[in-house]
Order: sequence, then structure tokens, then C-alpha cells
Amino acid sequence: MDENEFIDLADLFKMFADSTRVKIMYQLIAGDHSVSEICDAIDMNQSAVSHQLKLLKASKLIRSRREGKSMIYSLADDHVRTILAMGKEHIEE
Amino acid sequence: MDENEFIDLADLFKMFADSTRVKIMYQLIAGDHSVSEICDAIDMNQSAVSHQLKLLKASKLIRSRREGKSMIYSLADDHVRTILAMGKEHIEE
DNA sequence: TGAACGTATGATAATATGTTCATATAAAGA
DNA sequence: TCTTTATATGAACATATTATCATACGTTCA
Repeated sequence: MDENEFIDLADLFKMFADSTRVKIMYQLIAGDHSVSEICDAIDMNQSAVSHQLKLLKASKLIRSRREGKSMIYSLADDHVRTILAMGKEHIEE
Repeated sequence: MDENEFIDLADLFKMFADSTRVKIMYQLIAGDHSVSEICDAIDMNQSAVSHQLKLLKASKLIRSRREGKSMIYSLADDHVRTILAMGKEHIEE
């Protein structure tokens, strides 16, 4: 493994290293949601949520699609689920 | 899930969110090592490594034992391995 | 077209994080 | 006991990160 791979790995885990983003990801595990739905669910203002969604999307952990005026966000693949599950297992011991 | 659980989860993943710590953990996946061995392996100075080891230990991801003048660090359980493996899988797609 | 709604974005400020430097502690051996 | 080797720790500095604020953009519908 070379230097860049370590950095990429760390950058990926940075996405899981903030409770706002973790809440967003759990919300999306429950199903696809618009930005405003996510804001309501996690009790954060729209701007903060949008900024975090952008980061998560850049890391290819989530996707988005437009539906009318709303943007609907969803998990990109199963990694979010499995990584969060591993983490949860650790802290529950 | 309540607020604190989200924070605990994020705090756990923070440990994986720095390339120095990731390198240290990979080094320990390869086997138990003393502080100076880790320093040599990842090319970081002793103080920086000690500070990071302390954080990893506080998160119960690693353990330490004394052997003479050396402190030997080792993985606390299998979670480091599995979490890193999940992350690696994601970035390799 | 323009008003309303939903979302995105740039700048800023506050806080958190990581490395370095200096120094302390702990064990071993002369 | 004094010295050497190995590790830990506190303080300080530089950088990164996050939330907020103001505002811009995109879509729908009257």
C-alpha cells in the first residue's frame, strides 16, 4: 500500500467522522429522502445539511436525483450500511 | 438511536480519519510492534506516533503491554481489521 | 414573467485536530 | 546511583473542519 491509498482511506472515513453526517446516512439507510426531509429528521438547518450532502456525494457514498423542486438523496451502495454496522458493533461492547 | 450514540459512532470513525493512524493500524494488523518499530515503519517521529497511539488506545482499538523498556502495541479486537477492509473495498471500486 | 419554494454555494468565524518541540517518566545496565 | 534507551506528555502553532449567514440558482405554477 502506498501513501495515497492511506490518504484515500482516511478521507473516506472522515465522512463517517462527524455526527451530522452519520445522522444523514442513517436517515438514508431508512430510505430515500429530500433535503428538507433530512433537515426535519435530524434537526439541522438546510445550509448545513446541503454542505454535508455535498461532501458525502463527492465521496460517492450517496447519490442524488431531482424530483420536481426537490433533490432526493439515496445511498450509493451497501458500504455505508456495512461500515456503520461495524462501527456500531464496536462501540456496543 | 439517540444523540450520544451518533456522537460516539462519529468519534470512533474519527480514529480512522487520519492517515497516520491508518498506517499505524495497518502496521499492527501485520503484528504487534513497539513504538520505535512503528515510527520506523511509517516514518514519523516518536512524539507524533505516541500521541496517536494514545488516541487509538483511548478508543479501545489497540492495547499495550510493557516488555522491558519497550511498550508493545497490538490490536484490541477484530474491528480494526473489518472496518479497514470495508473502507478499502469502497475506495477500490 | 414573476412569485414562491427547494436547494446550493461562497465567505466568515469558531472550534477541533495534528505535528513539533521541550521535557518528563520508566526501565535497564554500568 | 548515574547514564542510556524507550516512551509519554504538555504547550504552542498551523491547518482543517463545521455551522451560520447571505445570497444565488433552478423549478413550478399563477
